[in-house]
Amino acid sequence: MTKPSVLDVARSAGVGASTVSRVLNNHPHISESAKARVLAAVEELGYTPNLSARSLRSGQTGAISVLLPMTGTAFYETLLSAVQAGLEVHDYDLALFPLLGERRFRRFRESGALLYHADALLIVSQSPDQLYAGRLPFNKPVVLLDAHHPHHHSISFDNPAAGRMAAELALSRRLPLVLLDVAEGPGDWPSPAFLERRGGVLETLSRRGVTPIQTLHAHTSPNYGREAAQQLIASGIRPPFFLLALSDDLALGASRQLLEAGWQAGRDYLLLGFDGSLEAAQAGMSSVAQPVSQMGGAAAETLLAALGGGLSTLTQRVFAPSLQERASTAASLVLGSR
Amino acid sequence: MTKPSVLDVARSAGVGASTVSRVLNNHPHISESAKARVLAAVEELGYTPNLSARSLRSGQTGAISVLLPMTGTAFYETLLSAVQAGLEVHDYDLALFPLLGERRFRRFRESGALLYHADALLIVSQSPDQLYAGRLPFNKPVVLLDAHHPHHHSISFDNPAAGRMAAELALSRRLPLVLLDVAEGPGDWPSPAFLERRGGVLETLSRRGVTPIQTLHAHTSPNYGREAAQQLIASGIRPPFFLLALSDDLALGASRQLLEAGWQAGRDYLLLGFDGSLEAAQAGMSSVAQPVSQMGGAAAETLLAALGGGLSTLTQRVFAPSLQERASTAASLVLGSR
DNA sequence: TTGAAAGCGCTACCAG
DNA sequence: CTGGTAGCGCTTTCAA
Repeated sequence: MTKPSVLDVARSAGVGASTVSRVLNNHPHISESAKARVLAAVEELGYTPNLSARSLRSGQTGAISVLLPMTGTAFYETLLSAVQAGLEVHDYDLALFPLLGERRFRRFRESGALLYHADALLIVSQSPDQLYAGRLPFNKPVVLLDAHHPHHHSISFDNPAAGRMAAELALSRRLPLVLLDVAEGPGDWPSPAFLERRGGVLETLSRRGVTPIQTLHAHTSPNYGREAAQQLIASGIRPPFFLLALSDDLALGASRQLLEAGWQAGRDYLLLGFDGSLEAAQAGMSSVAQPVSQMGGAAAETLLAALGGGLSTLTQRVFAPSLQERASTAASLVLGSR
Repeated sequence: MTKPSVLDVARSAGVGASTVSRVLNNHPHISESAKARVLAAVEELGYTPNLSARSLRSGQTGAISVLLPMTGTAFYETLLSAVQAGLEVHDYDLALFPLLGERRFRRFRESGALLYHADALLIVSQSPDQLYAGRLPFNKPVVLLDAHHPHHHSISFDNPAAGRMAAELALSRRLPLVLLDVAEGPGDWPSPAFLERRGGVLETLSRRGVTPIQTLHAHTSPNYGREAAQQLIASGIRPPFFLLALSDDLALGASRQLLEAGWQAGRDYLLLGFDGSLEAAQAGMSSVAQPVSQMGGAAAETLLAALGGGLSTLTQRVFAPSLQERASTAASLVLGSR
């Protein structure tokens, strides 16, 4: 009642183990009769190959592990779809390991749970230094996406520039500024990308001598944007103002809450987010956009190059932000149409 | 320049291979000196264990593969977080394989890409029959979540009952009914759960002799809810009406579009969704809720039981729907306050 | 076209 | 406490 192996199949089919292997791997030059008998035996015994043994032999797994902070957002869906698309031509599969919360994160770091049976590792939105105190416990190709590091291949977005771009737009509207920042809790760091965005924003503000009249903090999920907006309303603020949120998700969450208070983006206050998401476009919200799919595609290319061994020098690609101006930052409000 | 093995470490540390293994696996009764020399050698050579070999030896991988249709929604995030939480006590890791699109799906089915180096398989929101024409190419424990099948352990939601419950509420409001259904494209089936919901709705409607004045179809993503709503508006419909959407995501997407046309849920039209999402609650939208986290927890329990071998009989757990009534289905509209 | 056998890297067993 | 060794299941030589 133990799991059948190639040898069991071989015996049952009356052939050698190597013939079984050849049939299973579609080798040429196999007699029809042998093939038929092997397949019949496989069927009868319910044989399934042992992937660990196969990988041990071949030195390959056919999978690429992806370490990412979470999955429940359109951003990661788009990003990973693009990576996937670029990879499946070469028959690689993506295995996702969301770090969902501090607990899991700790396990990763401490117990050294080297769980990736994979040929390469894609680290998304995270710094390897943060993940692993010292050297990566992984001697296969590593590529960073939406993050960067001096010692690793990386595909990233110019978040400081994006932050500056956003701040410039905000300043140009000459309204009191409210900053919707990300929260830093114990064990719940925002991704480095957010910190860089914030850095770009603050740098520009301080250079112009401007201080936000209020800074709110929210965890990076659209639902938390609502909570922050509640705080804002509770603070007794009155429009008009310029709400600069560090992500589209946060901005959208906040705008929904503000709408319930009767304030509409582009009419009562101005609103700007980051990422250039589809939802931002649909909601008529301005955004500092990043080319998410392109970045995913670039990551796939880099992974393939690294796997092919043709990557002796460090590849570091940085994508530039672009501004998507829509109704939510309409300049008319500035002119005091209210 | 080849990857170092235990033997290399052993030689470098001047000990035997088994001692290296013992140190690496924290066995007791190891002399401090041996331990120190092994660890030094590991560090120096940059040794990383080969997981395929380890799994081959032990017959275990420490991972559970999850096959799911997509990841970019709060629903799956919540569901999988719960599974994860129930599993990590036992040191299992979840490896996610989103089926993102038809192409990947085909690969799975045809090339028999048996990519899961795992101890068990969790199939989410999918029918094994749809995924694999015949028998599952996997002889380890299999559990279905948000799906069911006569031959497999399963944790599911009573979608037909949920559909009936939704239809009953809708009928009680005595308004023209618009149904926001899911689309079925080539290679893009909605999950079985949606089909069952629809079945429950239609069954109740036909029993009462009611026909929707319009049925819209959208892919299962919030963004598509907007498109459907555009069609609805374009059709020249006038409030009041009752919009019954097969998911909260769809409902929310539609409501945002309708709001731009000046129609507000609960005031101009009534709106009901499914799933009991946090966003629905925040938006004051009624929903036929399912206990997502509980279901995830139950899946974890079932997986653990199956892995422990203590699951001789088939486990099939079905969770019941509960109605969350909020402002979006306020009965006042029925009374003609308009 | 086929079979026998070596060996991938690791851990468990058995001596010492 | 430690080292030698067998063997997990598979694929790939090498000979036939």
